[in-house]
Amino acid sequence: MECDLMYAICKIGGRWKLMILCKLEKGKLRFSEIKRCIPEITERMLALQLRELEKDGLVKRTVYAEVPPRVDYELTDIAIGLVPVWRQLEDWAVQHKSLLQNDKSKVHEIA
Amino acid sequence: MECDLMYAICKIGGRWKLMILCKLEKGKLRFSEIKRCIPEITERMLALQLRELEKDGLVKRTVYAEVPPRVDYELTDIAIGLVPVWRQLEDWAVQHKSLLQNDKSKVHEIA
DNA sequence: TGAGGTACACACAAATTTGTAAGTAATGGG
DNA sequence: CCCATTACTTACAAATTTGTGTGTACCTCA
Repeated sequence: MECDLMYAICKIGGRWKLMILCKLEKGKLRFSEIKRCIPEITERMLALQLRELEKDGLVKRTVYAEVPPRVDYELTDIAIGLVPVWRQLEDWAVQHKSLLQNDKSKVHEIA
Repeated sequence: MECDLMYAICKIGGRWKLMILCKLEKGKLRFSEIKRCIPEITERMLALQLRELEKDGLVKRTVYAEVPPRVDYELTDIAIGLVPVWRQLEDWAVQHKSLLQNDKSKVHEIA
């Protein structure tokens, strides 16, 4: 079956999932901290995506019995295996952007 | 700006995009050939995703003046830069699957 | 007494993505 | 004359994803 790729895409294909995971790369973060790292995401989306990531074994959730509540999230071992993926994607994005830049300057020259 | 990752996700985050790209890794394919490689995709979706990939410079479309029409698609240089990404995702998927397998067998033992 | 902080859940609405079915253009073959 | 082939397009419907706004529990500190 060639579907390994599809399988992976299902796990991390959510709009925010890789983003969330990569914010956790440097260590545990609480809900509100992740939120602050990714201002465009709504609380609802963050909660939903975190729940899926947890279900799929990509993040570990820890609840502390405190008031006000405290919860933190961290990468699991298998999620750490994805670090090279977002690294490469970031590098690739930079390349792609600079390519567009060049195309634009060319157009500019000609026009 | 940390948004390189988001940028990349926008380009390849479509449900079928990476899948389509990876089918093109071995060389040009025509529309119907891609379709045959990915039976779950509808023609409409394939057409839409291909158009976006083309717009973003990830595939090159070539139309031949024949009847019935012939069109083929191939990876651009920048898209080739994504090869390691799907390679890693495939490997990762295999790991993730076998992890689930282990968890299941454990549950089975205990239960 | 009452406001404040945290990590959500919930109902509802809006937006985006996807599927379905049918149609098109052009030409070669029966 | 009609059908088959290919790579789509278009209109419409259904499904999925997201956003918005409000609510909640619980304790602490002023």
